Amino acid sequence: MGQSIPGIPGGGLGGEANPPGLTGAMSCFQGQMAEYPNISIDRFDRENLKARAYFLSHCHKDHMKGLRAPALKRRLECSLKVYLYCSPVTKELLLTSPKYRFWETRIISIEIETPTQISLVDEASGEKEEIVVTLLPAGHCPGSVMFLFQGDQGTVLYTGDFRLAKGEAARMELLHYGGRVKDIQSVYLDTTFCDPKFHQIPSRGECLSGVVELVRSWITRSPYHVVWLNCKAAYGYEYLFTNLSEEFGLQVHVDKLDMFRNMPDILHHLTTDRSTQIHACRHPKAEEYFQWNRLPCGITSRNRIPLHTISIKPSTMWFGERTRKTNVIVRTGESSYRACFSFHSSYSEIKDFLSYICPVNAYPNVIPLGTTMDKVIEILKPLCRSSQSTEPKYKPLGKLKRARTIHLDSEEEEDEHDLFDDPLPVPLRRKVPNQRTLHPKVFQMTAVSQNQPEKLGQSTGCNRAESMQTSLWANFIDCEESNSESEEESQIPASSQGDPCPVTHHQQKVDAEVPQWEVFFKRNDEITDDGLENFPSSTEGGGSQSPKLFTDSDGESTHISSQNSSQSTHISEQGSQGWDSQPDTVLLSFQERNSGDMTSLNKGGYKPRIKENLPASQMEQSVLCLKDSSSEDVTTVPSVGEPTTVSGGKHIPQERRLPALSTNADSQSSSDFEIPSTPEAELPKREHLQYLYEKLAAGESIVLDKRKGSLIDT
DNA sequence: GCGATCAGCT
DNA sequence: CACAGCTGATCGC
Repeated sequence: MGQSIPGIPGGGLGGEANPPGLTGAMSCFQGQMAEYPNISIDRFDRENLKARAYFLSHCHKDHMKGLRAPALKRRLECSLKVYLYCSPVTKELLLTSPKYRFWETRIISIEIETPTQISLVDEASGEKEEIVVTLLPAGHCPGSVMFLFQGDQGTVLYTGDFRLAKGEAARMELLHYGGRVKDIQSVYLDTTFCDPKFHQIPSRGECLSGVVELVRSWITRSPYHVVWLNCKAAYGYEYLFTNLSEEFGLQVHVDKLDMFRNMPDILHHLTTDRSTQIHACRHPKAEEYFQWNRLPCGITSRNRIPLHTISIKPSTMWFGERTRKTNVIVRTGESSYRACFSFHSSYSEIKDFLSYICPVNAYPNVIPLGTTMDKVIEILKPLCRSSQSTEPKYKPLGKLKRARTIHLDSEEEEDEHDLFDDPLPVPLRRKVPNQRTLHPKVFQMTAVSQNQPEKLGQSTGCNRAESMQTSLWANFIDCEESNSESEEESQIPASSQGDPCPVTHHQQKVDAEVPQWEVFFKRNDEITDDGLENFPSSTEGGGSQSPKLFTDSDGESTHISSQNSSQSTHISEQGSQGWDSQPDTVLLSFQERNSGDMTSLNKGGYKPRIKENLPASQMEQSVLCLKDSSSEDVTTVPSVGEPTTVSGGKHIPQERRLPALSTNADSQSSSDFEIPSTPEAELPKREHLQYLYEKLAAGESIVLDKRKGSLIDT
C-alpha cells in the first residue's frame, strides 16, 4: 500500500519537524495522490515504479527523483504503454539533457489549458481507468504547470510548485464551471512558504522593478560597468533575463542556451558572447572570481579596460504581516546586492489560492523549514470546505477602517491582474495530433469555449463570505499579529467584482493555444514608470518618497533603508558606509508602485515551436464528449466507446462560491500587503475614509498616488 | 564504476 | 535568508 495516506503523504512524516540543520524545506509528497494511486507525479522511485502513467510538473531536479534511474528505465522497456505527460516546454527542457534522452519516445506533451483524456491501463490485467487532465500555468518556471485531474474519484489538483499572485486562481477559467469554482476534492499544495513568517513576498513586478533600476543605475555609468546576476542553477530566472534584456537592449550572457533553442522569446534575450554588460553565467568558483573582479565566464576587462562589476543575487525576502521593511534590493557588500525574488507563493498567496479553491482536503507537498506537518495542516484545514461548514457564520460588524477600496484602483489589484489580462495567451493551437496511433489514448477534449452560464450564484455569495471568514479566522490563529485587519475585508466586492469574473474573458478562449509563459512572467507592468519614478530620478530628495528600494547590509534593519531615501540615485556615487561608488540608492519598496501595467513588452509570446508529437488524439477522434455530468466546462464527446464519465463522480456539480467575490478572500490575507505593510503609512483617518467613501459612492474613482511621501520616513 | 545518501556550500 | 542545486566523501552493489 504504498499509497500515501492523505495527510500523511510521506507515509510517516506526519507531525515531525524537519531535522535541524537541514538546508531547506522538505518535500513530503511521495508521488501519489490518494484518489488516483495509479499515476505518479514528480516522483519516480519506489512505489512510483508501478504507476500506469507519469506526470512531471516542471523541470527542477527535486521533482525528478528517480526519473533517470535504471529501475524506471527498465520499467519503461517492459511497459510500452507507460508515458510521461508534461507541458511542451518541460518536454523540451527535459530532452535537452542527454541524461533524459531515453524518454524521448515516451513523453507526451499536453498543451496548457487543454483538457485531455488519458487511459490508464494496467498492462497485466488489462483493466482500464479513464482520467482527464488539464494543465494550468503555475508561474514557477518555464513550462511549470499544475495538474487538474478529473475522473471517477473526483477532481483533484496537484499544484506542483507555484507562484500565483492573489486572485489568479479566480482567473483560471478551467478551474471553473458554470461560473463557479469546480468541486475539488483534494489539493496537493506547494506549501514551501506556508508559514506565517513568509506572510508577504513582493510581487514579481516589484522585484523586477528593483532589479531593473539597480542594473540601470550601474550599467549606465559606462560601457565597462557590468552586472553579474548570481543565479542558482535552475530554470525560473528567465523572466528576469528577458525583461532586463528588453529594458536595456542588451542580451544576457549565459553559459548555455541550447535548451531554449525552440523558444525564441527567451533565446533572443540570451547570448554566449561575453561582451555584454549583463551576465548570468556561472562557475563553481564564481564567488571567488568575483572577489577578484572577474566574472564567472572569466573576463575582467574589455579592450584592456578593466570592468567595474557588481553582483546581484536573487533571493527570497519575506515580510511579516506587520513588518515594516519593504526593500526589495539590499546591499550586502561594497559591490554586492541581494534582490528579492521568489518562485513560490507567499503565505498569504497560498491562503488566497487555497481558500478560493476551497477543496474538501488539502495536503502539503512540502514542509517548510522549521515547522511541522501538523502545523501546516492546521493552517490549511480552515481553508478547506469541511471547516467552512462548521464555521460559524460571522459577519463582520463594522466595516471601515482602511478601505480596500483604496487598493482598488491604485495598485495591486491591478497589476496582479495584468498578468492575465493583458497578455492573453495567444492561441495558436496546433491541434496537432500527430501521429496518432499512440498507444496511450490521449484525447484532447475540444475545448469549446463554453458558454459559461454566468450565473453568479447568489447563494454562493454567502458561501464565499463564509470561506472568507474562515480564512480570516485562520488568520487570527496563525498570525499572532494579524488581528487588526481582518474583518473589514469581507466586503468590498467592488474591486473584486470588477474584473474577474474569472471565468469569462481573457484567459483563454479556450481554443487558445499555448499560453505564453510570459503571460506569467513578463511583468511589464510596473516596470515602467512608476516604480522608477521614485527613485532613480529622485536623486535629490527622495526624501519625500518613501521608497526604500534598498538598504545596505541586509537585514531587517529598517532604519537603514530609510535614511537614504535621501540618496541619490544611480547617478550619485555616494555610497553609504564606505562602500562607495556603488549605487546604493536605488531602492524600491514593494508597495510603492501603482501598477502600471504596460504591456509593452509582450510581444508575441513564446510558443515553443516544438515539433509536436501529440499522439493519439486523432483529431477526429479527439472530439470527445464527456458527459457533462462532471463539472466539466468543456464540452466534449467521447469518441471512445464508452461515454466517459469523467466526472468527478459526483454528477451534481456542487457549486459553491461565487467567483466574483473571490477576491475578497485575499483581502485579509493580503490586506496587509497593501495597507498595513506600508511602513510609513498610517491608518487612514476616519475623515479620510469618509471622504473616500463619498467619492466612491459618487462613482468617482479614487486614485491613490503612491503613498505620499509625507507619511514616510517617520 | 555507478548510484544513493549526506555534509557542506552556495 | 533558505528558490535549487553542485561538489565531494562514503558506502554498497
